[in-house]
Amino acid sequence: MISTKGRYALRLMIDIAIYEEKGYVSLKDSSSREDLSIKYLEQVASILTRAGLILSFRGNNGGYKLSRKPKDYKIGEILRAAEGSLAPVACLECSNNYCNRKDICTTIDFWDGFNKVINDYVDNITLEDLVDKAKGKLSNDYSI
Amino acid sequence: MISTKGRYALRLMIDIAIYEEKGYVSLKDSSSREDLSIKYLEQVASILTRAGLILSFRGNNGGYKLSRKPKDYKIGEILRAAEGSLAPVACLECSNNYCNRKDICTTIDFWDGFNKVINDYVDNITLEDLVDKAKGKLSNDYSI
DNA sequence: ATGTTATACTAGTATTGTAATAGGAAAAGA
DNA sequence: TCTTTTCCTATTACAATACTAGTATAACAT
Repeated sequence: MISTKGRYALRLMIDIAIYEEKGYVSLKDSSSREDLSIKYLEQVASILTRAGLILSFRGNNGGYKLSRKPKDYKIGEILRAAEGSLAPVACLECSNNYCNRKDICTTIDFWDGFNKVINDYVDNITLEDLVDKAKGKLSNDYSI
Repeated sequence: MISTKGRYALRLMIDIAIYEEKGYVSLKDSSSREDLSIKYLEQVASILTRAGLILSFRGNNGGYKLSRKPKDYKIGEILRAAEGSLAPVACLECSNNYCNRKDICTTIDFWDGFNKVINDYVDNITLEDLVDKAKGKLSNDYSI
């Protein structure tokens, strides 16, 4: 289950992508457009900034912009940055989750395949794909 | 993220499938083989019984057996029964999760596709598939 | 310099969910 | 009547979620 952090992160990235041509996008604007708490969105933006997915600029006319072109973001990168991991079970969260039942576990292969399917899906859709759809939904009046 | 309920439910179903030919499989035996708390496994078994996935029998030599043949269970059925839903976001948990941003939501199609990929995976693997693999791991000494 | 606007960082908090543990009732058979 | 088993309900410790709040810091306009 994806938490608000992942969901809001994705919406924020799309919003920034749509509005950044006019300069840095402030959370004040994004949060009102997306109807989200500005204070909570700050924390989400902070995660994305530290992950290098967006660039921040303080002060007047400050805000955020993308660090790459929309087509160069896999949605999986964004969600993993916000959620920490998309692994369906803890023992697949790579690294130190060693399980001593690994050799006799009857379900590890199933979970491994599940993990693959999940990450394949989110890594084969780009931010550009979602931005294009979003622009369509905005009925071409997104630049107003 | 799949919780222990879903993971244990799956392991229990596999265990029952492997050992039921000798009669009802007790949680005492299953829990010791799978190294799980018997009291917690009771709750998991209760969910599966109420969902009609296993049949219970009380008293001496009682326990559980499958209500169908292993090949007639999709893993998705088992996980959904234990977890409630496998939807990655709440607004897809069918029925009453109405969201008033539905028409302008920029991510709903993405989540919808994600949901499909998840359920396609778990519904195209049967309990028999996992039981066969499990029997292989037990190195043919599962009947001892 | 000062005020405004915005991000950065840290702390706190209410609510919910997870993962159990515990105790006893009821059924079935020896 | 005793043992074994499922059945049912309650309780609990802990962690995560989804925020809110306050302050510091940076950038810029006046």
